Amino acid sequence: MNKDVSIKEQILAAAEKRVRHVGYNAVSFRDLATDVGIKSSSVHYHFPQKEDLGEALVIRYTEQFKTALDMLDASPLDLKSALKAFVGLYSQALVLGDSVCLCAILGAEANGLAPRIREKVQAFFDMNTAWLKKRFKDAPKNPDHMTPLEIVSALEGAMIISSTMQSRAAFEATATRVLKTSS
Amino acid sequence: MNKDVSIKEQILAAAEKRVRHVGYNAVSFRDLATDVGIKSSSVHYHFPQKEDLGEALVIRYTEQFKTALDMLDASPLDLKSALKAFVGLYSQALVLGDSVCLCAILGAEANGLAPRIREKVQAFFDMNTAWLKKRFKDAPKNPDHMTPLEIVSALEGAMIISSTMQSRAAFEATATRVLKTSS
DNA sequence: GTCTATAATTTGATAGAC
DNA sequence: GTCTATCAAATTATAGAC
Repeated sequence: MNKDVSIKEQILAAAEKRVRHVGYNAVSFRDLATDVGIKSSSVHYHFPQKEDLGEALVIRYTEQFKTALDMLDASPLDLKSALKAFVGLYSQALVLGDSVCLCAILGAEANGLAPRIREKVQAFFDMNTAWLKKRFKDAPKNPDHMTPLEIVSALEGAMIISSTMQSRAAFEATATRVLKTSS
Repeated sequence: MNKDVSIKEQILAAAEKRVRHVGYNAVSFRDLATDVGIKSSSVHYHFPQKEDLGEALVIRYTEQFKTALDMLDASPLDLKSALKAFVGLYSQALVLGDSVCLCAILGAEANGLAPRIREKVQAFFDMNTAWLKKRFKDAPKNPDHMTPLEIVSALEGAMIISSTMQSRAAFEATATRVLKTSS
């Protein structure tokens, strides 16, 4: 039952936790080595450069998120329920004083990131908007409704404000607003 | 006419530019010293610790923003025009490939910042929501309208998404949405 | 106020033994 | 794959001359 986890996976998990807490530039290989219980040179064995780790991190995060979205598509949910579940994924990603969405913090740092990392962050946002677009396809058009890009944008912003203010108020208000899109 | 600018002010200007581009943790005293044309030890004369610089940076940014909002209050603008001008301030702060709002990027890094810096970032958001609240005071209540916190939150998020995607689409859509709050 | 010089630490990264 | 050992560079920060 308890599938043992590779060191590489442990490094990625530790890195995700730290980056979502303090950002990409505030995390070092030694931090991660300590977390996993190895030496920093061993981290370099798995990820030669920091860029390699950063890129792998976003790819993994996006894949995990995609898996969650695929699961939603597998159940016969109506638009409102699907949207509620979508917002729920973001809600889970926000833990006050601890973490925000990986791509919210990397998006903020985007101008200073290596192009290949930045591209993967863009791909995360593209995937999210594409999923929403597909979900809205058969829904009645309403010009007062938020677009997919607006929804993703609003949720990411709400996460950052809530994290900074140490209050979920901004996130909850935004979540409620997003759900109104389906009625 | 051309009031000469103190070295301290030049350091702050250089720091703001760099932090808004790549984030707080990616900026060093040597970067700023080079920008201004002095040595890093001279930067330390003006700001003993990096925290001192970070804090001063947010305070200055907030004051400048407050001055802009005070100017809006000085003119007899109706709600729609005032809101348009408010969104315009954010729009100016977003320069694709170059910069986002200082507090958007610091908000994302908030969990890793010194408490006194984080508090100042909170104060920036508080000031913005307070200004909107005051402006909405005499407007007809409408439960479908975005609240001040939602507006600030949505604009900051839109800035981050637009910066990452290198397209103003998210910001423009959000700006339009916010302006609908006044009609 | 700015400089030179330097300290103390951290960081990303590599070589080579096991 | 992991370790020890080490490196070169960068980073925050200080002491003291001018």
